[in-house]
Amino acid sequence: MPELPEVETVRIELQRKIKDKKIENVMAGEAKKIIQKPSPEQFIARLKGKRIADLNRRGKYIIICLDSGEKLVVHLGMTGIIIYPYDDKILQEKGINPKHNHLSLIFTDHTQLVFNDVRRFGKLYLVSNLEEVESIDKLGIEPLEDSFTQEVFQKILNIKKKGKIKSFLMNQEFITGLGNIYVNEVLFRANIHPLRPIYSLTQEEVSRLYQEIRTVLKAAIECGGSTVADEAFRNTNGEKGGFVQKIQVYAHQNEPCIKCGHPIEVIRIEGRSSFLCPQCQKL
DNA sequence: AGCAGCTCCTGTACGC
DNA sequence: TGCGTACAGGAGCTGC
Repeated sequence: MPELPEVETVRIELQRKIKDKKIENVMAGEAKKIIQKPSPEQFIARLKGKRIADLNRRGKYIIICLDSGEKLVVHLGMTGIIIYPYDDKILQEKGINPKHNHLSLIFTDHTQLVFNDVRRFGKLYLVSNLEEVESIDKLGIEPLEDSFTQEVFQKILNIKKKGKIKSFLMNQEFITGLGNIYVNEVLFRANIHPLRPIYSLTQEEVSRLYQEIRTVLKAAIECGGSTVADEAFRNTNGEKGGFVQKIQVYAHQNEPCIKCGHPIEVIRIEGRSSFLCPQCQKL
């Protein structure tokens, strides 16, 4: 599923590929439910004739800035992908079904950008100010920014010390960008059990966790994100992410732990699979 | 406050 | 072979 590294991968590619292009036409097929605001009619009308000024990211949201000052905000949800330049052959080669194309932006140079989303958990917004997107307004700190220091991390942890560390890391209101895959990886590498209460973490563990969050996210961006097992993430060329080979626990149940050899276990936490080594990550 | 459980959705895997 | 069912999960929601 697209988390910070996958979304950043898409942003970087789009920055290179569609910046300064002008939208000539817009087609929205089954996007009615995906478009959160404004109305689908307004959404389409207001995109036409606008030029792409810049591409930003906030947490797992891609923010496409238009020359009008408006922002086209895209959340990829579970299975959302953006293909550019669009070509039926690419989809066929990569096993992507075009029946899930929900939005097309056709540029004045006749190239086309397509948003495809099998499970339709993705979300689209067109707003003048980001504050209009409530879920973005609530997002916590960006873990890769310089302002995210270990001291700041400790301070945020103190707000929620009664909770479990995995729930905390999954919650976008504290630190934004981590999802199930990277939370599993980071906790494994830091040797911390996902159900550990935050207050029980030692200074040493907090320090390791902080380092691993930064290291893993950066490495994953370097590799162009991850496409794990049946997950759907693709870059804008429809290709899978390269970080999957470096994933150590996620979807590795019953395989030997790379650190101690004990089989990786899977438990459920808040309805999500959690992969861990019971030997290296003690409760 | 924190967490369980449900919802949205479709493709895939599995049991019979 | 084919059907029914469970499962995958980001995020928002209800309810205990």
